[in-house]
Amino acid sequence: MDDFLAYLLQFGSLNHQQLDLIASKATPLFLLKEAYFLEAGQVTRRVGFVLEGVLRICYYNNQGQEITRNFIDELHLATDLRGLEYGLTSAEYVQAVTDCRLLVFTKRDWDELGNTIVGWRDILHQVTTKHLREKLARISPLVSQDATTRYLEFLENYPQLANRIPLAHLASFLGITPSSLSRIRKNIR
Amino acid sequence: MDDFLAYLLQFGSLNHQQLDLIASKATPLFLLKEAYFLEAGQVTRRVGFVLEGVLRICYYNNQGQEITRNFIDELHLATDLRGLEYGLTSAEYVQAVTDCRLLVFTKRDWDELGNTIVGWRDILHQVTTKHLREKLARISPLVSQDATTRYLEFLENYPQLANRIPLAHLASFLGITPSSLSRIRKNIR
DNA sequence: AGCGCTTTTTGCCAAATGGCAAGTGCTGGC
DNA sequence: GCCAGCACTTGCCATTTGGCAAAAAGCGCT
Repeated sequence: MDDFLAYLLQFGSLNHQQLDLIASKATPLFLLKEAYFLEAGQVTRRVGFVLEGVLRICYYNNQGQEITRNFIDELHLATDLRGLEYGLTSAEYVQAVTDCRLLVFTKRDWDELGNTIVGWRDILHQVTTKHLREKLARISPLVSQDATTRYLEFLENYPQLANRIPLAHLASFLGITPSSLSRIRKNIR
Repeated sequence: MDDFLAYLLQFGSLNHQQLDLIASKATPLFLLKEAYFLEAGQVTRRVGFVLEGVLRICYYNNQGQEITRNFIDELHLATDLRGLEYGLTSAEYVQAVTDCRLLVFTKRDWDELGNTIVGWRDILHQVTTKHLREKLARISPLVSQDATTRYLEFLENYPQLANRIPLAHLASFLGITPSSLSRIRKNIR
């Protein structure tokens, strides 16, 4: 829990009472590897915060292939912020890549905090912004470079992630086939 | 000017007086093709809103190649929101691809509106979020697909943009060489 | 219209990547 | 310990894309 409160405090100050209130709304959730946290076609009704483990965001493209669009690891939010805000159904799944420990808030509680805690909306906005910027920063470098460079850059920026993700998912995220990634790894040593 | 006010009104309501105040802060700016609106290494001190024309966001990668990371067209913001907010220098240029007409606000005025207009901060939040989501939506599909698909998808989503952008910039954005894009175009007809 | 410049197209070949299938290695259940 | 299942590697070949350079087309200027 402290991890989450520390996460929030980077965006604004909250007093003891407020922190307690926030903490009282959180429910721990344990996800087994492969379990889904969010499913496509549904409207998100909760927000997860990853305490431990890795999840991935994925979808099926028009050829029916499963594409991994992004990863979520410790101290990051697992949710569909757009769906949460506008009540839209999601086109993406969020699935546990490893066993995961999360803190979960219902949409109702999450929103309700906005009516109780001064500055909560502002914090949420910063959370959203940071979340989007991180996504963008992870995806942007994947364009305009060859596969080896993409892989190396990922390794450099997310070293703690690379070895926890099955090769197939990582390859999909990088936009290459598993065979290609395997060959790239071989050539690097 | 009305275009910009309409843009703002989609995010929240503003009365006549507030709209007048906002309008009074805007300065028109005409940019010739190729002119820079923002330069890398500097801290942004202004926010532009594109009334007419197309700009591109670009940078130089570690091999000295110029990469186009994104495009900005009518009714979108031209600025470095992160630099604006945190006073960071930008690594990216913003350059006019065609002649452009912009509305420009100084950072000072832009921020000052927050002290005068109730709800301005909230509107800015929404603007920022929308801006980031649009960037993400434009870049995400560029991964995990072959060059032809990437081009077709861009054509479909931004038909009004494709024919106003020099081939070389578009190719760079799509992560392929100009020759390849030229060949792709040929094969499509 | 004619010239010089830039942009786009094309050809040629090399390199990178994909598709498929077989092989290898690891892991967990019995 | 053995087997089944899965993940990863590798080989082979087809396809895509890149690099380079020349040709063609477009564009502004005189």
